[in-house]
Amino acid sequence: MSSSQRPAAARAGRKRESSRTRLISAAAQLFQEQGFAATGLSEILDRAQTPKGSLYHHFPGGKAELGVAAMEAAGQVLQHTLTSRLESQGSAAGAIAAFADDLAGWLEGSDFSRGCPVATVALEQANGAPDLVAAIRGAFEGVIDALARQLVAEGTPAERARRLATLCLSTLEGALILARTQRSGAPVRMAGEELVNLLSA
Amino acid sequence: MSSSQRPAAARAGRKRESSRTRLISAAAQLFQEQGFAATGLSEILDRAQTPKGSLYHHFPGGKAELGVAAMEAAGQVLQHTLTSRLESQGSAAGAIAAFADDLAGWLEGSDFSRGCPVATVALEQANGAPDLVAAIRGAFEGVIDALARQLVAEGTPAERARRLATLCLSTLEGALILARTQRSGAPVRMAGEELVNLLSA
DNA sequence: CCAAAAATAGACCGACCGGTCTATATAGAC
DNA sequence: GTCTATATAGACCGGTCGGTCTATTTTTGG
Repeated sequence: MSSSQRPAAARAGRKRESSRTRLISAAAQLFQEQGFAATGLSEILDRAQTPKGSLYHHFPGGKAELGVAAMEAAGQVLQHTLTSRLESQGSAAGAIAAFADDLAGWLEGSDFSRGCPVATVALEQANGAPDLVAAIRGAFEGVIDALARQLVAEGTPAERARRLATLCLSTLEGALILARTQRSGAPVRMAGEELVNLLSA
Repeated sequence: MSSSQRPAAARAGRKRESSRTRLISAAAQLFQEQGFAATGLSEILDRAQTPKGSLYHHFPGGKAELGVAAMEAAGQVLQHTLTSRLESQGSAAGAIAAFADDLAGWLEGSDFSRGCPVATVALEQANGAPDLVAAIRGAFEGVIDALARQLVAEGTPAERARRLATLCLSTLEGALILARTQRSGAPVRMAGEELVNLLSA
């Protein structure tokens, strides 16, 4: 997969941020803001300050392969953010509250350009390339798993934990849609509060 | 806006379905499935069985104007579906249960191609043309209003009713994202069940 | 230091994009 | 029937799309 493409410099673990990394984060940002189809290669290349040759060197599969890498990276950001909140807060309810605040903050700090880094592509490419869909599914799955694991640790039965975790992610994702169209963080913060009530009960 | 474009035949209220109507519903379907940017005019024209000249006759503003009309139409479908469920069920909780089943049914019946008719465009065009965003915001607002009104009628304080209605829509929208990527109606049905619990409490 | 590999650089390509324009057909008013 | 909207029809346009290809520069292992 994409990991087999990683160049020697990255494997060695030092040197400055490679053009490969810049491409992934530029693509991830643009896909998050406006989706996969609406983002042209030239736009990605401009933002990453990279010529076309480098893109096709690192990603022979072109835009499709870059899309997969971007969704994997976005999923890891999401999962890492939630995991660190779980650790710092110690409870699922607390982590959800903090996570919702994180999301609302990202949104407001980007002038409502950046909601979920995965959701836009998830919807428009739901019938698209299977490996892209798989990367997106994996991103969501990682978040659900992390949250469900904490719930189980708090004594919730496994099946109920998965249901609750899925519900939490659903609610936050949907709130992010409304928040972007309303240009207000309120739906996300409110969703966080209601989920805390639910998890505390 | 778009209503000023309506041709004489439609105003008179008879004759068969006009090409204008076919264009709107073809566009709405395609935008729902794959988004605005990913859908070419040629695709819309093919599905509507209409030549390009007709499109630019009915929608001088081109794809952008058609997009607004499609989102308005999609919003009305959504609002009408919920309203009729509110009437038939008599309670907000019952209507949400039925509405969630409707959404899950649409999804499964279309091989997971059709989730929310508005959400895909909402995300990818959140920073796009203001009138398109306004149409989308109006669509969501109509759903929230209808649900909140019922909650108020059941005795919920107005402010709390809006919060709950927004939460319901958020949860269902998010569940539709997960459902499409997982190719399963389960997240939507589960979200409906949990929302019923919440509203009944 | 040098050969080989990796990465950068961008000109170039055919396909398709949304949009314009002119010509023709169809319908309603009188 | 004729005149005039209205609507249909599609050839055509410049621009941009994703992708390929060759040449050059940079890095690296010996």
